[in-house]
Amino acid sequence: MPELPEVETVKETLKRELLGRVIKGVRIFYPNIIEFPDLETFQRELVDQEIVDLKRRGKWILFELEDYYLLSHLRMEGKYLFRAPEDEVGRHEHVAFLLDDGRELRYHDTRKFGRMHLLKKEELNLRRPLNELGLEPWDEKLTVTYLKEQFQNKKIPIKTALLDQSIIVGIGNIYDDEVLFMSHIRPLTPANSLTKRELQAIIDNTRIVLEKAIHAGGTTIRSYESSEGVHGLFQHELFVHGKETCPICGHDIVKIKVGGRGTYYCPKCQK
DNA sequence: GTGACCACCTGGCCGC
DNA sequence: TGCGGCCAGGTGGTCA
Repeated sequence: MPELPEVETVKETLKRELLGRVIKGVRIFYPNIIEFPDLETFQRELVDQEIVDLKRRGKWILFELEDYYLLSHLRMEGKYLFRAPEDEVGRHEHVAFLLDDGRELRYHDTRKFGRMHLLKKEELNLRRPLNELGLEPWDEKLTVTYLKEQFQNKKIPIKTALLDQSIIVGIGNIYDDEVLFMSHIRPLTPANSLTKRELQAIIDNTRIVLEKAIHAGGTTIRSYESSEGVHGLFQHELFVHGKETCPICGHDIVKIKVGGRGTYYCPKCQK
């Protein structure tokens, strides 16, 4: 399940392969992946566009083209693979981009949850999905004051609030648990009841956890791997998510459901 | 405006 | 062995 560090890893891996490449054709095998615009426009407008850069915003990968941005969200299990055009199209390969070097970049997604948008460059920050995103974890505007304001009317559990991409982008279910563990905060604590000290801890630990995870190449829990099939190593450094015993105090880790998500915490370390 | 719930999907796992 | 049911979870839509 790609979160910000996994997306960053995929983006960097793809960047090494794709800079300067020109898209010569697009094949779509599962139309629902393409959210905007219509299929015909998507296929037509991508042809002869050079890939000039790859960026990331939250969990979105941005393929910067000459006239457009191709946005790709991997959701749960999306990944990119390079294949020869004549290779058989796999059951879970849903979109294929023919490149000018003869290879084909294929979007593979077992559960078909991933989505793509093709936006004109000037529209990028004016419409969904990017105009609805909150701050990047390293944005200097991410402060205690900002979180206080965002959370002031939110009685929802802090676990749920941190998953809200309109406040902070990039945190998913795994790193959410880790950030709250490091901050000694229970997941069910109402977001609007947190102290300034706790909010600062969340900001600091979000940055620490995500930076460490990026450095480790992301987390491999179930099916995530980068475009070259490289598995992340951060799962070896997780404190609570998917664990049975607290690595700090030895207490049993408790698993509950918060907002429908499997949530792990240590009842002794997180008060 | 807020929050709860559901749909989208398929593979893996478990119990029978 | 085979089958049915449940679970995993990021996001958008709907409804109260």
